Amino acid sequence: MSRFQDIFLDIESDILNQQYKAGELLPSENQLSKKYNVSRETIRKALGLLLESGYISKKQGKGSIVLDVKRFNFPISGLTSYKELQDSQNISSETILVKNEIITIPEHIADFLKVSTDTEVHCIIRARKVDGEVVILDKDYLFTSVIPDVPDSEARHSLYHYIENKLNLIIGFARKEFIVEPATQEDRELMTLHNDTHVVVTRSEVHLEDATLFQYTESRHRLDKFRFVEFARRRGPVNYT
Amino acid sequence: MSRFQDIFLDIESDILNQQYKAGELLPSENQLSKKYNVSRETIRKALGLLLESGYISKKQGKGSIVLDVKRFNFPISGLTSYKELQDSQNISSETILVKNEIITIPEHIADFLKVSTDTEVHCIIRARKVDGEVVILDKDYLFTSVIPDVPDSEARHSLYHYIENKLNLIIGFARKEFIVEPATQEDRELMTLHNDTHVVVTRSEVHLEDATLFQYTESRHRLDKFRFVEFARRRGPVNYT
DNA sequence: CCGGATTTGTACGTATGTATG
DNA sequence: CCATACATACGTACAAATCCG
Repeated sequence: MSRFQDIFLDIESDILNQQYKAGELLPSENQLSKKYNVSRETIRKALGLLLESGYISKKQGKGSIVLDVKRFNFPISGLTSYKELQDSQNISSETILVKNEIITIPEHIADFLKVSTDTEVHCIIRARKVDGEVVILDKDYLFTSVIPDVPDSEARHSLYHYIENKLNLIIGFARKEFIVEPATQEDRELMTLHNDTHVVVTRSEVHLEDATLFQYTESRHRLDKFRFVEFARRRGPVNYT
Repeated sequence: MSRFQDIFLDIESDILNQQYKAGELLPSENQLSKKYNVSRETIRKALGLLLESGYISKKQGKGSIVLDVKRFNFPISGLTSYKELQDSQNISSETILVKNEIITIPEHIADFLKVSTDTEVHCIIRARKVDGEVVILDKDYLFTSVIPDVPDSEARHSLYHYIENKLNLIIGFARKEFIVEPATQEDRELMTLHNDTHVVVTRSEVHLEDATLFQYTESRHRLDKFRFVEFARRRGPVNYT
């Protein structure tokens, strides 16, 4: 682990332990560089991580203000798997493996991803049960060209864990979309939907670090169990085309 | 504007113009530093912005891969106002100013924000009409202690523009939450809801750079008109508490 | 209102480590 | 094993914003 990441973790825990309290300023970058015996640039990288993670806000000429973590830091943003979320929030739940087989990619997904219609994928469907009710349905399609094999045991555990720790592939980035759609027949069969007419659907295409596409995911949530929180920094008026 | 931001914009336009094509590698950091006559650190900062914005993916020992912008770069993420979104997507629409007056903060919001119940705020309600139907209802509450005055003309235009360009305040960060809720009586009165029973609600608390809270916003969307897209980078298994 | 001290922002140059091919 | 490319780290200098006397 690099020096600036260590320092990030150290200051993070100081903030969580209230050694540095919300509303106060952190020691200056020069003071911190003395404390940790590193150059100012290294401190600045650590502070950059704290900034991104929503722990501090910096202001030129003034200093780094510690934010109220309890208030802001519930980012369910970023590339987060269900398993990780569950672990981080101590939610007790159960995963039911509905399906795990190799198929040729469904046409509507091939179109969406702009890949050949005869691409081979693992089709993995998992139902997530909380308090006795199935509230999330995860449908994953993994390219066999990148991931040759997915054991049932791993599918029941965590796909990301399997990919990163067992296969040693590095996940790079994803494009993610959230919309609300009418519930399908499949939703009604596999989930506990009561009288809901709609579900929240998140679709993502996930890529490795070298930009190769390897996974398409559709996660279908019951309306009342869906919540998405993010911490956003302002970067000036939008330039996105 | 700083050097690395200039370079970011320059490379960005080269990517958009396909001078650098998707799937190819950018010139190395050393080559770029020669091209722009700056140090490698400056190039690295520019590449950092490209990375965050989803234009490239970097890999140690290999280089910086140009991503397919047309495919990934629709991030409606970050602190983006309706007006900015509309402009960036060339959506023709109309804003109806329903209300703009000073009130004491509603109790449920005071509780949510943990501020005193006698705080004074501007209450601004705007209905967003697209193709003749009101599909979004924006409810903004701005602290009078920070924003003394909000002219109707500015409310009809863009609040962020007013705050940043006219008042010269710097918006820092926000905590944002998305959930689906049953439609209220007010929703039904002000929006074109057909037979919808629910709406998507985004709530945010917006802060200035020095961390002072100055705005609470609730944006209520008709289900079929809501879509949220984000570009996410993997940062390793979640550490969020 | 001004000047000086402090603090963050930007930039440069150098050196070394690590991954890729 | 080597060349190349990105990652980390150090040190220096100056600019810009803030604060205070």
